[in-house]
Amino acid sequence: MSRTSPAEPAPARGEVARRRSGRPGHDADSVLRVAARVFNERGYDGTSMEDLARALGVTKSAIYHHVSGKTELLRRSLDLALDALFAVTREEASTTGPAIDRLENVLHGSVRVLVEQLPHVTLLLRVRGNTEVEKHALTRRREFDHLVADLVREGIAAGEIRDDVDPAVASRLLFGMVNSIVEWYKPDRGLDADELADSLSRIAFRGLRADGSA
Amino acid sequence: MSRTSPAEPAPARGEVARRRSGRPGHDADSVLRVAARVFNERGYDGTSMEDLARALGVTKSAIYHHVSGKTELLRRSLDLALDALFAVTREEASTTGPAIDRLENVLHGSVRVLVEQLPHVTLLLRVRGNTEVEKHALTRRREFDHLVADLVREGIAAGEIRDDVDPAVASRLLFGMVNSIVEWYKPDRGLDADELADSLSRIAFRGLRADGSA
DNA sequence: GGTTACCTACCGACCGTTCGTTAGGCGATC
DNA sequence: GATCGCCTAACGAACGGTCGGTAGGTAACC
Repeated sequence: MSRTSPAEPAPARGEVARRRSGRPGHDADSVLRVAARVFNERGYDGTSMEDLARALGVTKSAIYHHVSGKTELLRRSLDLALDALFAVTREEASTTGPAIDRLENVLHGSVRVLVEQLPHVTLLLRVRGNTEVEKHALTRRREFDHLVADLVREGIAAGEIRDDVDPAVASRLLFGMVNSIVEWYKPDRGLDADELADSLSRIAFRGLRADGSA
Repeated sequence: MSRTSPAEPAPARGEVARRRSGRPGHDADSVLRVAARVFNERGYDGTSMEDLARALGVTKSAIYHHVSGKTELLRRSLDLALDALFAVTREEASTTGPAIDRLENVLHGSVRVLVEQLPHVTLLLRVRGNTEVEKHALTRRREFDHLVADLVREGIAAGEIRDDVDPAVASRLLFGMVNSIVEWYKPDRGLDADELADSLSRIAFRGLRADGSA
């Protein structure tokens, strides 16, 4: 395949120092990390194993030493994202207190997860359900969405949230806003997850208009 | 290819009665309409010409009688969506009056376009820039986004929009909310474009919280 | 009311290429 | 020398696209 500009030649970068025995190079995790990035750049279906190999700085066949195939890379990435999102819904602040505060915590936590696991969540939000792996991820994602819709409904019932919008529509627009973050957020630009989540909360709960300030 | 459950067998449906001479069947427009739908269901890259042919109830080669190839179908769909969106920005209500009102008109009009041209706009929002056609569409879309960001900036400068959020972030979140509509909106369910646009405006400008009512 | 001309819609077979995946062996590091 | 990472070479299947030929339909002419 002719060694050409590896793009991500050696791993041994980021996170832990990772000391393994044997020949240095990629491992399953570093392959997954790069794969998720490339899947997002070109789309999952639009990414060939050859594309992936080029980004890793190895040949196609080397990838199969680390993972069983393209599908496994997708599944592991999607599971990672979903696990992190569901963890937010199990936090104490997401299960106790007024509905609107629980909703805000889920919102805030989702933004945090989205930023921390950006490539994986991005991939999750683009899944179309073509294969079994994708269908399974969509099912889990739908569960999450229902959880949020229920919070909005509770908030309306408690008089905390305006009742002149449909709860299903409101929750969808709300999370549309959150999810759209993956389309433009760049980690290295001085905008951290908490600032972003705060801006989002302000707009979502109090609106853009200047007079309704706080 | 053995005639199996055409899914969209004869056209001659919807819109105008369409009287053409010659053999009845599909034409370039009906092919485009079906293609856009299938592209959204399976993703552009995930859709083979064979998939398309099956959905049309014809063989692969018949498609090439109507269009030059898969790429042309994509280009025509994306252009359709972009043309409609830019038309909104040229409306009088988008160019005169207070910035916040112009912004609301663009918002409202975008929701309308999004609903009227759902499959084409959906496709546009999922483009990743893999090919030249996609890159060109992304460029045009970026122009549109800048236009909106400028409106938000103007609104802040005029004191009409809260100044405690970054204008770039605000406009992105705003249109993230709008664009997310393509992920769940179903035309045949009693929610029309204007109702939806109104709900969105309420949330966007006055917020979800009950007290800031209007 | 046949015949002819012409258009459009379509089929089946096939092309070259790229896809995801596999087999078996070599070299680096501890 | 055990472990691990990666290579070359190749596979069958699926891809987008091409080709020559065929069938359905309208309309003008006799």
